[in-house]
Amino acid sequence: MERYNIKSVEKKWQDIWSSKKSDASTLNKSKKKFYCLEMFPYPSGKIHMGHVRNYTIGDALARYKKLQGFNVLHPMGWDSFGLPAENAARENNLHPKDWTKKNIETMKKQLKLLGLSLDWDREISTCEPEYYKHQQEFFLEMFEKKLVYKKDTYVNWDPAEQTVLANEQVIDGKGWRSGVAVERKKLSQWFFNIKKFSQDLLDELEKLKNWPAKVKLMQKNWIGKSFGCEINFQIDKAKNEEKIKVFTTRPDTIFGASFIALSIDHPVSKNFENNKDFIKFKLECSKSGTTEEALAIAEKIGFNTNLFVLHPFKKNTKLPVYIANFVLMDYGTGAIFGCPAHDQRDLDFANKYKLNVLPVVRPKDINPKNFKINNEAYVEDGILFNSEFLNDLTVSKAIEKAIEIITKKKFGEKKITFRLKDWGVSRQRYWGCPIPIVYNQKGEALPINKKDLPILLPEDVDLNVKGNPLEKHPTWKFTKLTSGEKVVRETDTLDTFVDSSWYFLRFCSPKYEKYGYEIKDVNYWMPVDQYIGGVEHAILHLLYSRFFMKALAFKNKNFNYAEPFKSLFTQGMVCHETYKNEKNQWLYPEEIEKNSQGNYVTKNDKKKVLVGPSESMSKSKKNTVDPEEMINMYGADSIRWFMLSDSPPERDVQWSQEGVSASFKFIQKLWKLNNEILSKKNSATETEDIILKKAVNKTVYNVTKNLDNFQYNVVIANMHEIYNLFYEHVMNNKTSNKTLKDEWEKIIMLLIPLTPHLAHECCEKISAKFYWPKYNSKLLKEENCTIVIQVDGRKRGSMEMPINSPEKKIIEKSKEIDNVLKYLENTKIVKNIYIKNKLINFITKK
RNA sequence: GGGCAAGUGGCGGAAUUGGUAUACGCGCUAGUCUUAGGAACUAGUACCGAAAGGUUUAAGAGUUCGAGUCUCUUCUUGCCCA
Repeated sequence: MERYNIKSVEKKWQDIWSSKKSDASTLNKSKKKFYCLEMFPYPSGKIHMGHVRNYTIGDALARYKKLQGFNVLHPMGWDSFGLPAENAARENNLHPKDWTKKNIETMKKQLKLLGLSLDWDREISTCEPEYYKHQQEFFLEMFEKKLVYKKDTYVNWDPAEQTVLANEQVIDGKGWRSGVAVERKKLSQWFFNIKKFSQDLLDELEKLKNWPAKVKLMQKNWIGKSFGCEINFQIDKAKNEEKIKVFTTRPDTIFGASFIALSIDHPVSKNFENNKDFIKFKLECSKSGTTEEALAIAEKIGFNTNLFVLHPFKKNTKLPVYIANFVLMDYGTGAIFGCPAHDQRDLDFANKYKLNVLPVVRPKDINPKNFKINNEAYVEDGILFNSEFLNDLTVSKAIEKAIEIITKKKFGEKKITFRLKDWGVSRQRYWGCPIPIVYNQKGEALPINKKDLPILLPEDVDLNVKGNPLEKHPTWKFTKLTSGEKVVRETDTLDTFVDSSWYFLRFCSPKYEKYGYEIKDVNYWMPVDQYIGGVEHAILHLLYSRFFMKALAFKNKNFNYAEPFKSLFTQGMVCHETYKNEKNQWLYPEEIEKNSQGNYVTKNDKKKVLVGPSESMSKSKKNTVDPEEMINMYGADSIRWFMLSDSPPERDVQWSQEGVSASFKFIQKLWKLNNEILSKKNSATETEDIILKKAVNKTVYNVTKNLDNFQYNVVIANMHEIYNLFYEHVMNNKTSNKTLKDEWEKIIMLLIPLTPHLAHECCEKISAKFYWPKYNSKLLKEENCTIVIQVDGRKRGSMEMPINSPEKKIIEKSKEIDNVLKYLENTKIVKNIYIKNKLINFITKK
């Protein structure tokens, strides 16, 4: 028998697909489109199993939709700007551009080995000027539309490296490379005004029916809409009725207020710029990180301004004003009133500075006299007291009432705020998209003329300098306007999240030179019908992409797309067991083997191996498996099959050698059975063969349904089952050969999305055209069904009955079963419950 | 600390959405054949029991004729936010 030679067959088909460009898609209005997109990779070196899983799921879907007659767009590209290229460049003395290019070549080759149905004619790479020049144009348009602006903000500053660090580069408050304590430093940075669209971004979440609820919830929390109230506090003894505007979500606790806390950046704090103590205080604050979490953990400290404000309701009460490290300027008004009894941070602060703690909310069933606050703030719901007109109200009622009175007395007003902050896009890095801005002598930011785009990155750059390489470049930043005026270029580059916020649009018109997209292409292909990627991008990337669409549509009649991704699917991670040797060092899976007793030992010296829990694959734990090696050993189809078989796609999957090996064996079995069936001669007479026909029909139904629901692991089970049936029929000659061949052809078609190489090879042998089999709903109906017989809700027997048998007959027949009779003896049947074609339940009484 | 998931054999998991729990695969056990192999094939495999039969979906309660599925409490794990 002809052996299935994976290597040659897979290579053969990959070459055919590549030379025929069988996956290239063109705009065709007569066909229904389907835009299938997987999150494009960062070219870090080689593909990893996470990519394999992501792209296998996407490819199965793309091929399935193609078979169903859709005009499928299934592109791939590279998210190729980013910090690792600079790090690698320093380590290997290789230019980021060359390093990136080399990685793209390797990874592209690897992706091709997987047999993915990608339209490589549409390949894009975000680090190419052909891509980023359009991004620079978008930036200028957003500048015109006032969706981008500059402001001072804090960054994580590594004093040793003289550079800004991303939050993830700060480990335990120290720079990841230098190990030196990170400082908070103020820098002027570019921001996208994403906050402007907070409400839209929130509202439109509702419309995204095919997004995981989990992702929508995470975005909702991130946007963080909160209802509250602004209250103006009059400063005591101020010359011109100066007020401090405070935001709170708990106006009900106003009578418990004992101090006011301002952000360091609050306008009022400007008055203390020359105060020695304040400077010292500021320095102290700069030592902690900039994240909300870092601020939450940091000790609450304050600077006493010796100012007081008047309590709006308590006539003779004055509240001290502090500048505190736990109040953020970006949230609300940059000022709060502290109510220590009902907020933990306020309580910590009050205890430290010996401020008054007056509880105003008490638990329902507790006597106010017995209710005391010590070291724990009371934040639960309850009943108001010590609060004049709010007394005896619940918290939510008191909030309403407080806002009502505050508004009426003109002390303030109802206010909605969002947690979402504007998107800081400045990065003090070399390997990113240059920001198309110059500064004149006065320091004013001027947009570049569109016709002067792209602003190219200089190639001769020294990455070993401390600080921003673009800024340190000897000549690049110095340029002239057409008027001859000397100006200096912006040396910050754009956050790489910007690059990935519109790449899905570029895929529609990848070669269009005049603009980032061509509207006729976008009109046809957008939105993305199915987006597939890791849940780790659930917030930022997806939110930024959604924002970008809104920013492009803002003041733009031609572009009216609200949401980029119609459906979203987030796949789980690929996990693997972890191994350590006796010295507690991590070991790669290929460094170990099983000994004769079935225990893991090291390959070199046969020492004991400690097997750890299965965790998401990572280089640091050495629990990785190289996809290319696996493809070499088992073939792409086996890897694809395994990736889909073991776990539901949204859950983590555990990589196992046995599992892949089983997939490999099954593919060989399919091939053998295929040959077995093809070699059979058609017999003269034909029988009904209804069993096989029905089973195949059911399989077509199930596979279609399960593919639609992303239950790929169940699809694999369906295929196993139908294989087992075919095998039995072939071995026992149960079915006429013609039926066998006709039905088998459908199974091959079902295999195309799963194991494309094998399926194409089988198709070629029977010279069948590709199609997606249709199921016959009449054939789905069974003639017989199994009726379960219960007595008092417990199963006591079952029997085969013709479908839709009358209840009377079922009762009669079921009473003929011994085990049922046994339980019916000496009892009276009170009633029976009959579920048609399913079960009969006798309820008895002794 | 808050929110959201999830918990089913030795393992990954399935269950027409309230109606036969454990499909399919891995692993394991026994056997057949063999160039004695980490191949292929056959049979078995939730648990207890010799069997008849009984028990079982993290634990406990509830609703129901009937609960893996719905409700409540507790425990455990994972993710996100603080």
